[in-house]
Amino acid sequence: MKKEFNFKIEKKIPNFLGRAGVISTPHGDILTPSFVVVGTKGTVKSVIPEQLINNGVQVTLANTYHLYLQPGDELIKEAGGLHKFMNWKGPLMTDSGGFQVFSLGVAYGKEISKVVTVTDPSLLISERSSVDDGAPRLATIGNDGVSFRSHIDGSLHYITPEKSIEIQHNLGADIIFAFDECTSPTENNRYQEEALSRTHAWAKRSLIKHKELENIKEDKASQKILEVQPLGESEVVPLKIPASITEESEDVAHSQVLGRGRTRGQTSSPEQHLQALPQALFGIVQGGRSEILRKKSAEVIGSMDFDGFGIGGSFAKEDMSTAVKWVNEILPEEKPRHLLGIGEPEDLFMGVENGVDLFDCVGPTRIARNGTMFTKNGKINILNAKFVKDFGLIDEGCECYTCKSYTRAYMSHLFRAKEMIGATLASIHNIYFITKLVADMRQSILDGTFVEYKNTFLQNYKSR
RNA sequence: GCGUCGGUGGUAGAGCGGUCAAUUACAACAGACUGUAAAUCUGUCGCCUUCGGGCUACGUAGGUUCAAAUCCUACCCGACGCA
Repeated sequence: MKKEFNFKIEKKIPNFLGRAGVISTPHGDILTPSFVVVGTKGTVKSVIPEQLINNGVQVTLANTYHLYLQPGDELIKEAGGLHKFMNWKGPLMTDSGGFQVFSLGVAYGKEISKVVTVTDPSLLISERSSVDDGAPRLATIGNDGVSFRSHIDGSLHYITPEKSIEIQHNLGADIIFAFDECTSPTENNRYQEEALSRTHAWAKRSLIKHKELENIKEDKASQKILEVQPLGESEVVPLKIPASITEESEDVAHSQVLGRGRTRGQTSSPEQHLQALPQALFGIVQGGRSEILRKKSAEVIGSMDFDGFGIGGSFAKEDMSTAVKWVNEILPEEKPRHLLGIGEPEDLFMGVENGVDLFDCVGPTRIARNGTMFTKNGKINILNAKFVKDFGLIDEGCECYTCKSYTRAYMSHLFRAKEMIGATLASIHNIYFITKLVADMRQSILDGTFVEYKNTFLQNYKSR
């Protein structure tokens, strides 16, 4: 059933968990490690798909919670699926809404985020032991699912693991995630344990629902084969994964994927399109800061029949590398791992070194919109006074469209004048920068020079 | 020339006797941002400071008052109206 999805390891980093590989999906290959650009509401803010492709983006990630609220997953299904709706032809992922359990729940209105910056993790105080501390929030967790109050209009919604998977099937991304509970590192151990068993139960339920929906698709697809085969030349096109996501290959891929039993050249209805596409489901490991819980989670989730794994949670900066290592030593090597929501250059090196294949992060695009751009020597805030008359290059040697075409002074002007193209140009640069950074890590693994590459890069790059 | 209204910090514009170094917005300066509640948010924004406070400020010059950005007088400038 999952011929269309597979992961192949090409080379490993000697003495480390890191590896370079290829993930194949119905919409093309992802050369890993790879950076996944985030397009929460079915668009990477301020950037169009062609600009993504031209700047090295292989795969994007949208969000279940947001699209369910607006415009609605049923509508997207009716439109022919999210790929078609948002005009993204390459591999596509959707997050399950699990992170919103956290960001609209415990973290709502607080200074807790994906990464908590503390100098000493032992200083993290366990503030609370139960779900209800009386603070205002838009998400409330129950054992069966989560009540959300829409951040858009305040309406109440209830999302269960089954509901999340159902929505994600309607959206039709190539890789989808199990519904989980992301916890704050400030939670005490008792709560982490409770949340983890919930996440594990939800993982199982997500998987069951996913299989059920996949089977329905299979049945419908085989019915189509029976209906169609006697008619044409019975030329059933074997499915091949397109190597790239260019226009021409996309057409071929399209008809091949739809092909499952139909002859080439036949046009498909959006409905048929969706039914034909299998999806890969990733389970998510949690466990907070506890080594015992992290390892337990990796064992439990790792033993389930997922196609790959996400590593989730809100981290204290210093905890991140150990947590990733604990988990990846246990997760099955032959399946891909995605470190959820992480994207600072230093963290990407850490992740790759410790066996992470995919990363997604809003950072590069968000900071771009707020005037911060990556350079080989660290980030710069283009709004700083010193750039007003700086006619130099944004990032010397960068081959992105923005850097090849515009000066720092021009970018400074666009941001000061609040011209919207400023956000686009800065996003293009940051996306190119971060995507290329991970692509270069991949190449260095293949070349056997990962450690040197890492040291050289980080020597020049000081985040602060 | 007469009359009316008005002149406040980089700008606009509150304040109309003490709680005013002066609301607010913008600009300016800096910071933050890691599975997007985000083209967002935070801080600073007269000068000096041992951070207690000190000094100079609301067109200019006088005056009234214990106390004036706030009241009075003259002058300068601006807008509008009448000549």
